[in-house]
Amino acid sequence: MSSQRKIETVERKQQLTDVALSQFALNGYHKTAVSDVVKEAGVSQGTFYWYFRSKEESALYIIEEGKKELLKVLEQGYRNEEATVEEMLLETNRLFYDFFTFAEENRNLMILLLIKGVGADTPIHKAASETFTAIEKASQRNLVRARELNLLPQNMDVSIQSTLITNMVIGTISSWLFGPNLDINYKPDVSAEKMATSAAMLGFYGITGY
Amino acid sequence: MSSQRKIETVERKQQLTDVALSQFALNGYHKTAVSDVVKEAGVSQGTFYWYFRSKEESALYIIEEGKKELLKVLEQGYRNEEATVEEMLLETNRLFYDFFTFAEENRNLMILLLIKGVGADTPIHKAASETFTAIEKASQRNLVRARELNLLPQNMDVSIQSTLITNMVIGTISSWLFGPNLDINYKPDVSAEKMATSAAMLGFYGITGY
Amino acid sequence: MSSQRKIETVERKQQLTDVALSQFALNGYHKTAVSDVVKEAGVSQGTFYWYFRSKEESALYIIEEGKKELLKVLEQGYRNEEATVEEMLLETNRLFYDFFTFAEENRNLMILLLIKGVGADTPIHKAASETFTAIEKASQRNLVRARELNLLPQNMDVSIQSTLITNMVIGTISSWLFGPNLDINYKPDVSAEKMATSAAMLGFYGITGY
Amino acid sequence: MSSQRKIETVERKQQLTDVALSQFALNGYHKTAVSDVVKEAGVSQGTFYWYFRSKEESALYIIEEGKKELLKVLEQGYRNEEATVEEMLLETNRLFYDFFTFAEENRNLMILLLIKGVGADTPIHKAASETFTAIEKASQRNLVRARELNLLPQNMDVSIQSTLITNMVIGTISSWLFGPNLDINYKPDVSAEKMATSAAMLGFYGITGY
DNA sequence: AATGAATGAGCGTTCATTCAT
DNA sequence: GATGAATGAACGCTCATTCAT
Repeated sequence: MSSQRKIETVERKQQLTDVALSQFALNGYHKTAVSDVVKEAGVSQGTFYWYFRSKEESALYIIEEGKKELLKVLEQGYRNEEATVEEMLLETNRLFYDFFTFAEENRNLMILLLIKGVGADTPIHKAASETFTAIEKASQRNLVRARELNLLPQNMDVSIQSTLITNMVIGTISSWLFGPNLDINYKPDVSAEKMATSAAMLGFYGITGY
Repeated sequence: MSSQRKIETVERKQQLTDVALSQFALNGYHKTAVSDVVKEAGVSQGTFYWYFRSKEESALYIIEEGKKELLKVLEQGYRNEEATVEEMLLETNRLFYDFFTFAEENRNLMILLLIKGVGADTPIHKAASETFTAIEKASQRNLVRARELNLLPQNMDVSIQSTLITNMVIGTISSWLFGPNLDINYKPDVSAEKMATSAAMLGFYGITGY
Repeated sequence: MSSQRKIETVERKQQLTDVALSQFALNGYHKTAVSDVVKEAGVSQGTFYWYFRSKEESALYIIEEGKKELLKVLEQGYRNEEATVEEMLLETNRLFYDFFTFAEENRNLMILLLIKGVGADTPIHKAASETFTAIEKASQRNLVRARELNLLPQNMDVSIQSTLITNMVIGTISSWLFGPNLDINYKPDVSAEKMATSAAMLGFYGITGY
Repeated sequence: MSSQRKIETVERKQQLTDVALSQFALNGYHKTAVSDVVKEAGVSQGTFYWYFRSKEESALYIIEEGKKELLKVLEQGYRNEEATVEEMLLETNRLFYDFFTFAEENRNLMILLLIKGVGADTPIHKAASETFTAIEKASQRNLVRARELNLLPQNMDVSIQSTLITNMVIGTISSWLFGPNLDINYKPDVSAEKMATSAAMLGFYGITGY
């Protein structure tokens, strides 16, 4: 019977993190009460505050951890020294595919990052935004390098281009994953692969060059 | 003399709407209390409830009105029967320009629609999403028609394309207008015209075809 | 029946003030919960916050109002231009008598000022202390004037003297009014008059000169 | 080697007592959490409860120990059989001096006894009060004896006199040691000796007989 | 002796909403 | 139309205390 009681510290924190994330994702940060989280986790209110200094800190922790994982995935891409546009397209395709796949496998995190955390308090939505700023920065670096390698036209404005492409991908993830009503229970009707390819193609050749 | 002081019903509702919108935009829906709104408007708590059944209803009203205006602006675009890709690009350019300009002139509305209302309760962010669903639908109609006119490749998936392009534009409006931290006081450093042209170009020809 | 409901704003605030004071006096500031106060007052929790910004503000309000009343009473004393030590003693006697009487008639206030508010948060016990600082200042002014009129020895240190006398009176009020255990329900066994006379005599002539 | 690290039970209890006293003195009994004390002491929450049954018990222990030490110091005074008023004054002077000096050397204890413990729960401030009741009792005994020895007028009310004098000294210690705002960091600007002499003189001869 | 995770009652405060006037 | 006092549920958070290890 005592074995049921004792839980490793790290497990308990993870458990609370998981429950909190799923509730934030389902109902939003503000509508999720700490009392809801602990009720679902089956612990007392005080326990939550043993692991997190505040509700806000728990959200920041979730976002920070998620950001790390997401960036780890994305940093695998664009590593090679491409020599042709086709190679670059292939790399981009892989990067986008990894992104869409990660999003698909981390629905709760993504909806918090993309949507539900956005209406939260400033520190939280700032943390969430930073994730995508990092992505945009990376995208921009890649474009600059590609232009230096003469893989892209010299007259393009890479800053705007990377903004456009990043927002295209991120926004599309939202509507692909959560549907028109941004519903956590929505089921995508297109595969991650198809989405990634379409996004890469559009980014490279536009609607006219399909 | 009282006629000078008398505020018409319609004016009072508009006043409350304006104040509420600016506060929602500044602090978010949840962090804005009805008491804050009426304090700034200089009326009593009860007055708010004379004009709106609830706080939620006031937000829905704001979004509904804003949606109407935005769609009115966007429906001006894509009206002509284009015959060439160049004409179509020009039209798209104008449409995007109208969109970016409207956004620039209605910052409060846009941040509510794009960001601050998103963390709000389900009915509200549903209403906000619908605005962009409408835009995406329109975009899709145009792509279909263009394909029928043989202005675009036949093998493209218009549904995905319109999703990608719409999200590109909408997401870009967010970061262009409110910066990386989604701050209502951020000042865009690129003109609406430049943004619109870049977006249209990218959408038509991709990064390779600049 | 509606007449039972409607209460003038000023009355309600006074009612809450009275209830809060009596509970602070009985149980101390920290041990008194806002919920206790409103329960006794028969109003809802929210009503308390309609009249006071916070629990602390309510205590400060009580102390501030009490301070005003106390100082009003004390400022009646020492007004005349005494010419002899005997007249000065008479005046002091009257002043002390007013002080002891006021204390007797405002037990709740006095225990808050003297004792129960002292363990409260800094702003509150600061406000309470200020009351007695004001009294000590006044006492010192009187001693200075008396010395100038040659009613008192020239070599005395008025600052220390006024500290000693003020503390004698204030401390004595505590133990006289609330007994050795500082109990709000304690009944003094000596009259205010007798206490005042004794204090004045001791202050003027010491234990040897009785 | 472990004997160098081992902390004796008695030491650990003393350490906790010291830390608790300094925190009670600094922040007050109610605002000091057990978690604060153990944090500063570098032990776990549970350890506190190994040495004390409760937080309240720890405060009572501190007060009880302090009371013992204080009374030990004060019981040195008034020991001789004085024959004249001058000798009695000298003894009183020494007693007061010992009191003021003890207070100066035990600031934390005194502020707890005099001020910060007063706002605490009834048992605690009862314990603190008892200290001063003991002092008053002793003072009264001395006055009675002095009157029996014909050193003082026969018509005086020794009960009231001892109350007045005791409160004078105790109250004065507060304001001398902690200033008008009862601040633990206040620095007295008059020596203990000067204060003691002034108090003794005032008690014996009053303001007129300086 | 000592740890530290866990408890749970309780607190101060907020705020959307109601309603008699 | 408008007021503003009143409500009461809910929330985030604290903290003295317990207890298996």
